[in-house]
Amino acid sequence: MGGFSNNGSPHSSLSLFSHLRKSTNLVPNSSTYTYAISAASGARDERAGRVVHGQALVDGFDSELRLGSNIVNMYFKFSRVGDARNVFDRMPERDSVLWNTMLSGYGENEMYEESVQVFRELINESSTRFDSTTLLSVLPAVAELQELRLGMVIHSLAMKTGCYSHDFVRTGFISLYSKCGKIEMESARKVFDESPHKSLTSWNAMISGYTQNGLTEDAISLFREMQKSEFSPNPITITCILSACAQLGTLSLGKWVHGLVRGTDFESSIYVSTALIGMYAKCGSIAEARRLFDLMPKRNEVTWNTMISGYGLHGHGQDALSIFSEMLNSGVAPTQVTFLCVLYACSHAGLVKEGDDMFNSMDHRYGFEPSVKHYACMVDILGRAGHLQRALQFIEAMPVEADPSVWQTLLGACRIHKDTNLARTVSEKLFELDPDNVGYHVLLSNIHSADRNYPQAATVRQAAKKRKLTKAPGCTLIEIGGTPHVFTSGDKSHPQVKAIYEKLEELEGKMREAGYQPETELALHDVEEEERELMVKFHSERLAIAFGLIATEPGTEIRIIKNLRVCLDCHTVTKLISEITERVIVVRDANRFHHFRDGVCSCGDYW
DNA sequence: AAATTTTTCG
Repeated sequence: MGGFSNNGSPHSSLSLFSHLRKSTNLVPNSSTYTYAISAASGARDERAGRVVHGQALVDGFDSELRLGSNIVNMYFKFSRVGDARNVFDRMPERDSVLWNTMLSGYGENEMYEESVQVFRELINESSTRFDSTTLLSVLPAVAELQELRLGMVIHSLAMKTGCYSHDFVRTGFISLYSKCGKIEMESARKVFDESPHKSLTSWNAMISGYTQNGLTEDAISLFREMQKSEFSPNPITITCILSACAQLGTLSLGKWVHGLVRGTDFESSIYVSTALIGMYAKCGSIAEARRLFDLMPKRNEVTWNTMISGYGLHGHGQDALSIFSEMLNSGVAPTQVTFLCVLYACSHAGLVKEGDDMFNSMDHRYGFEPSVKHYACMVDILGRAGHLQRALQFIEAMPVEADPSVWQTLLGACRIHKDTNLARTVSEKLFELDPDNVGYHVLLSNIHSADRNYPQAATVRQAAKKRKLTKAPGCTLIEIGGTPHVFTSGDKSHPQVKAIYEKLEELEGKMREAGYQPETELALHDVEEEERELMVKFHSERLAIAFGLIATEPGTEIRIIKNLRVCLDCHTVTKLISEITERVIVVRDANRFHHFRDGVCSCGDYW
């Protein structure tokens, strides 16, 4: 019978099964049914699966444990969770395999609450003993729900039983703690360090955990440690590391990783080459990204999406649109994410008409119902272009409920176009929807200040302080000869601090001669007022640019990365500096790239 | 069985 599911197509094994059942001299047993169920699962033939299930019922095999687990598993594969649950509920006895099938089945169908609930039933109400697979099966659900307390209970259960000796269980805990946020990375690392027999997967889980939580330096140093160990990176390790490089924006590091895989089999991994394209795009080399893209023998939808969003990131809206039409001709079907990438590119290039057409055609021509993310993109397109009232009407007419991200987008547009009145309405809305967000507190307080309603401003600010809400400080990175230098606002810690500030004074003199007046954005910046005064002249990007001017030969391109969005005044100043010093300055901020040359920015002052 | 590439706003 074993040959049924291996021999020929699953469909033929199913008809063979029917034939066998009808013949009188051969009686199918529960194994026969188990194989037939696996065959139906493998063939994704739900109808056939139901037929076999029905026949098993008639023949009285439905209470067999192994068969039961297979039937439950099959229904989960078809996303028929109700049927799976019914079969499970009707089983007269249950073993760990059956329970584990329920746990992972719910998990695979993204029903994490149900998965955790079944685990609780198993522990509290059942006499079945759990095993290491049980713990591993429930951990992804616990991680997804960020149920840290339950995770810790499971951790102690694992230590009390023998389960903790399995490396894959430890790996599950590493990814659990990683998903619970940055501060749990210490626990993850502890699990990793204490593993007596590490595996490639535990290394990968640890590196990926660092990357997910933005701890890219940590990720890279662990990767270097791994290179000294007995383990060699696989394509998964490489994609994790490339995503760290992309986050950091350090081209030299990304090129180094590219060098490691050049000429190896990894290059043929679609994951690796797509990650390389993303890395080059995010590190500023859009041309190199395109070169790799053109070299790829095979591309999937993610590859296309990466290239489209790369163009978007650089403000190359027309390139994004033309590669999108190439995608349509390539035979790779666009996905919902593709439309997000295209809309994103339209908004960063000011292509209102094109974006509007795209939004409509995705619905009417491609049959994708727009999600709240697509609506947010559309609000961004309208808002950035200055159509604030249209954007507001668009939000009000949305068939899905507007979440904070949609209002946040409109708020960004209010800031660009200095619409204080609308900003006030929107901030109140945001404050109401998400009272734990620092940004909204500071913003609302600044808006009250602008209205000269100081008592109200103070109240909002105090509320934020009381809740210990703090905001990430702005910082900028510049690489000189492969060495990274990081600056914060008003930073005095750099060894060449004196020369840097002198350079800034010198530049400011020249800029004023050219008619420059500092622009301070009232109220619409979510920065504390005192901080704003302190920082305005010495924002981290200016320090980094000044250092770049000192530390490199005349004419060298200056490339910097900032963790926040570049402010209006710094944008103006950078344009002027590019003109005065005759340098190309490339700035990657939290949102996109700006290429400054001869006093003009590639974003067309549109960001 | 665990670990990969794309995704608005901030």
